[in-house]
Formats: sequence, C-alpha cells, structure tokens
Amino acid sequence: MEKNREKIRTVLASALESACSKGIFPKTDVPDYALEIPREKGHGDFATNLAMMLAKPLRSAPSKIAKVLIQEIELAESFLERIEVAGPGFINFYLQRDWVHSELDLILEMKDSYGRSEIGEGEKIQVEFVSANPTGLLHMGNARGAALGDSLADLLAFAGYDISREYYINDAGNQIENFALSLEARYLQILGQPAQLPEEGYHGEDILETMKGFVSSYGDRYLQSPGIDRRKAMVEYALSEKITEIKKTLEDFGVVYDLWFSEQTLHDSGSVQKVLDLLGQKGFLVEQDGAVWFKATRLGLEKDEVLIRGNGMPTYFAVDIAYHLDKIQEGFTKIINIWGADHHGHVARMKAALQALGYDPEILQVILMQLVRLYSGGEIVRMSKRTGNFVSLEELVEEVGRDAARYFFVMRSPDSHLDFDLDLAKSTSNDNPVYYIQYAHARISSVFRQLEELGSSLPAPGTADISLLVEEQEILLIHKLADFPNEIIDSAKDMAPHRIARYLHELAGLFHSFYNAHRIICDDSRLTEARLVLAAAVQIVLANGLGLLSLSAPEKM
RNA sequence: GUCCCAGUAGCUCAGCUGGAUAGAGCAACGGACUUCUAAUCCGUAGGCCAGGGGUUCGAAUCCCUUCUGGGACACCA
Repeated sequence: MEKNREKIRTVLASALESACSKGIFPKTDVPDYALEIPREKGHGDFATNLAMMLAKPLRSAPSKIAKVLIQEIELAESFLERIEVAGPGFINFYLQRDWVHSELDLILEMKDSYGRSEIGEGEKIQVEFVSANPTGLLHMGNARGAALGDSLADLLAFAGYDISREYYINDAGNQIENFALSLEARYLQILGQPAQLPEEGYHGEDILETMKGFVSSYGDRYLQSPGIDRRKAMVEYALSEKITEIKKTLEDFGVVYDLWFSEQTLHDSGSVQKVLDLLGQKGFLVEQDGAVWFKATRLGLEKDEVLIRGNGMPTYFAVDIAYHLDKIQEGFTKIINIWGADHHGHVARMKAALQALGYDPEILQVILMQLVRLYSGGEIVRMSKRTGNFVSLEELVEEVGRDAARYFFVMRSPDSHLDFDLDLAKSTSNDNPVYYIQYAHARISSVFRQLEELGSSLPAPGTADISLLVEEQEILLIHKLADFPNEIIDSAKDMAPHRIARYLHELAGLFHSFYNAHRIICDDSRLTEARLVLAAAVQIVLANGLGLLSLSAPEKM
C-alpha cells in the first residue's frame, strides 16, 4: 500500500510537470499536499487535495486544475483503474483490484515485520522517561510515563529509528540530602532512639521497611558513627535497594531500559563544571546575590535562572544541562524527554540552554503528560509521595494486570488529563477495551484450532483466490490492514502511540463485525481459503500492534 | 499578572500540520447464541465542536478575544 502511495505521488508530480511544460500552467513546484485513504469508500482507494493546494499559486479553480492533471495521467498499462475529480476538487484514485491479493500475501510473508518502516533512517534517538526520584515507589504519573515512553520507543524503533531507552537517576543533590535525614530518623526510631522525621522528609512506609532491612544487616553499628558517615552508608544502601525495586517493577510492567544513568556521575566526571565553563565562555553567566545565573533573558526568556546557589551547590537545572550536553556529544540527534506537566516551566529554559551552547534547541523534544487522576468506586484517590498515601505502580499491576494498565495509560493522548478508572480497568467484562482487541486475536486462534481439528490448515502462500473476498466487511478489513504501515509512519512522526491503540481497537471492531456476519470455515472451500488468509493477516497485524504497546496477544481467553 | 494544557454526544475521549456528510467506547433503548469463543454483533436515539469576531474556495482544526477547569511561574526537582 505504501508502494502505491509512492507511485501515485510520482504520477502526480509528472502530471504537474507535464502540464507546466506544455504551458497549460505556469511553472510551479509541487506543494506539500495530502494523499490519504478516504474515510468514505465512495471516494476511492486514495484521494488527494493537490488541486486545491495549487489553486492559489496557479490562480485557478481547484476543479479545473484537477481536470487538467487527470488528463495528463496515462491510465493504460497503469496500476490505476480509474481516476476522478470529486467534490470541491479532490482527485480520487481507484487501484486495480489485484492490489488486495498482493497486500494480504505481503502480510503473511512479512509476518512480524509487516508495518516496519525505514523512515527513521537509523537516526539515533534517546528516549528518556520515568526517571523518578529513587527515593520511593513509582506512582501513577510515573506509570503513565513508563507506558507512554516504552511504547513510543517501540514505535520509533519499528519505524526505523535507532532508539536508546534511558532512565536518569536523580541520585545527587538536595532531595538526596533530605532522603538521608529521613533514613537516619527511621534508623534511630527503629533502635528506640528519639528522632523526628524532617517536616519535608519522606514519610512513606517503604522507607521504614528499608531501614528495618538495614538494621537487620548492620544492627546498631552506625549508632555511634558520625552523622555524615552513617548517612552516606544508609543512602547507599537505600538507593541500591530502591533502584533494584524500581527496575523490577518496571520490568514487570514490560519496560526494560538500555541505560540507567546516574546523575552523580555528572558531578564526578566534571561534566557539570565543564558546562558552566562553556556557558561562561559564551557569555551566558552572571554573578549576582552570591549565586551564578544563566542569562536566559538574553535569549528572550522571562527571567534568568540560578545555576550555582549561594551555598556553592549546582542546581538541578545546571546538572540537567550537563546531562543533555552529554547526550548530544554521545551522538544523539534527537532527545525525547517525557515529563509531567508540572515540569513545563523547565522546557523553555532547557531549550534556551542548548541554544546558548550553540545547538539547535529542537534537538530536544519534550512530551508533557498531563497528570493522572485515579478513580476508585467513583472517588478520586489522592496521591502524595510525601505523606505515603498513594497507589504504586506495583500495586496497580497486581490489581488490574499489566495489559489493562498499559493500555489505559497509552490509549489517551498525553495532552489530556487521564482519569484512570480502577474499577473499569479491573473489570474483565466487555467494558474493557483492551480485552476487546485481545479477544479478536484469540478468536482467530480459535478458528485455526478448529481448522486443525478438521485436519486442514492455512493454504500455501499465493494459492488462495483473494478476489472471492467481496463482502463489505471483507473489503473494509483489507483496507484497514493495508493502512497499517502508514499508520505506523504517521504515529511515529507524531510521536503518538495512542494512535496505535485506537487503530487496534478499530481493526478489532472490523474483524468482530466480519466474524459475526460471515463464517470463515464454510461450505465453499475456495472461499474458506480466502477468508483464512484474511483472518491470518488480521491476526498478524493485531499481534504486531499489540506488541508495540507491550500487550499480550492471547491464543485463548 | 505571565505562560502551558484542556473545553467536541449524558459520561470518557479521538479527530486539531485546514478538506467531502464531525467519529468511537461506555451509558440508554430495541434486536441476534442448535452454527468457527455472545469478552461478540446488528439497529435506534443522542451535537450552536464553550461563546464571539476574523482569515478563505472551505474552519472542530489557523489568528484575535472572552469565559470555564487543571497545571507552572524557588538559590526544589
């Protein structure tokens, strides 16, 4: 189908060129026009708005232009059956019917690579997501980021990009100091010493558990140690435990990273200092009120930003610049960060910093997700890490299962607030959209099991007569299947995995309609063969799509 | 006050780089299981695309403006 699209583009370009050289039109470049598969079946296999796009530059009516273009296209010997001008100036293309044969055969031949694209051309892209502070458990916002980031990474890889999934570990700075004080307080409490958790400390139960473990390993050995030493030991212990837990939780959620990157290494390697020097050389530093500032206002931002605080410690921002610079120097030509909407203020200054360093700020693409609201029994469940009252990702997976959880997070655009309905996700009923898709896959498996019992199997490649598939539901299904490669490309360009979720739901719906209207294994053996090929193709595309979202494709339900 | 996101069917949301008659799921109502899995399907109903201006062959989509909801505006991250 993608080949057909390219062919039509070529045909259109040469038609325009021909009309220009004949003097019918003044010389014009081909504009950026749309060539899409129309929603309405009455509008052909493809439709373009090219004539409308040319209306202005050619100073002529769209329908006139369309007529001229059609006349310049030679139909004989072509893969096209018919071309027509419709509506306000659309050109509709009807392909020779035999393209459907080749598309279904192609799907069966390519199997799990059907839909794979090369548009990425191997471009190196880093996708950084979750990157939650390793001081606690993962919450709903992190879970959304995990599902989104992982599926986006899969999608981009499928579209031909060279992807690295990375987790940036905030294992340095202020919150670690704070973390240390909380650990210390818990430690002392466990050993019966008077101690108070800091006001802004970590009040979660999990920290208490961690320190119980610490005590059972080390006893009261650190009771007499100097504060600095024992806090360092506790932080090391707790961080390592927390990171292991986070890693495990994410793996159970189907997310595996290529790199866990420690913030501390940026301090240790001198990267932070280096980036400050660079900004200084470019004249973007200024000292004021005992702090060092980044002159963001020079690049049109509202205010300057502190890089080094009065106490000599670099801010998170300073370290983050070093981090991004590090990634660029590593060879990434695009950096995709997934952040919660509460970090949106960070976007402009981060881009400004890259610009100040002499890089194209568009290297950095930030996807901001709106926050998640969790509903249970019709009520909002409040989440706060500090007070320790929240549902963790771990608990979520336990409760609703991985498939439902991942689907729910990725079915919505990141721009929309996500109301996560725990009861709905938990329900194994027909309300739950993820099962709707998986059920289509399982049903097809069931048909093939049935077939096997009859001592039969899928016909050999190319032997089925696909032209027997003439029912409306069959034609719609084939068109939808053929659109999958293009859906991948568009979704990748948009960085929008939720489009895949939607596509799958639509495909499953078309299949269910077909399944209910017609028997696959029927009295007519030639028709049975053709429908088996169709069913097999549907199953492949469903499995490929489900795979991109890291959802299972069950054989039975 | 400035900035970001959202406002589309009763509810949750697609569609937003302008295109042909604005879609889906849920909820409602009426139907379909002696037939490959009814976790399914078929049908009915449901809309001043928040309001108002503008841009043009054409606007849910772009621009301006008002209103409503959420978020951000630290020597926190």
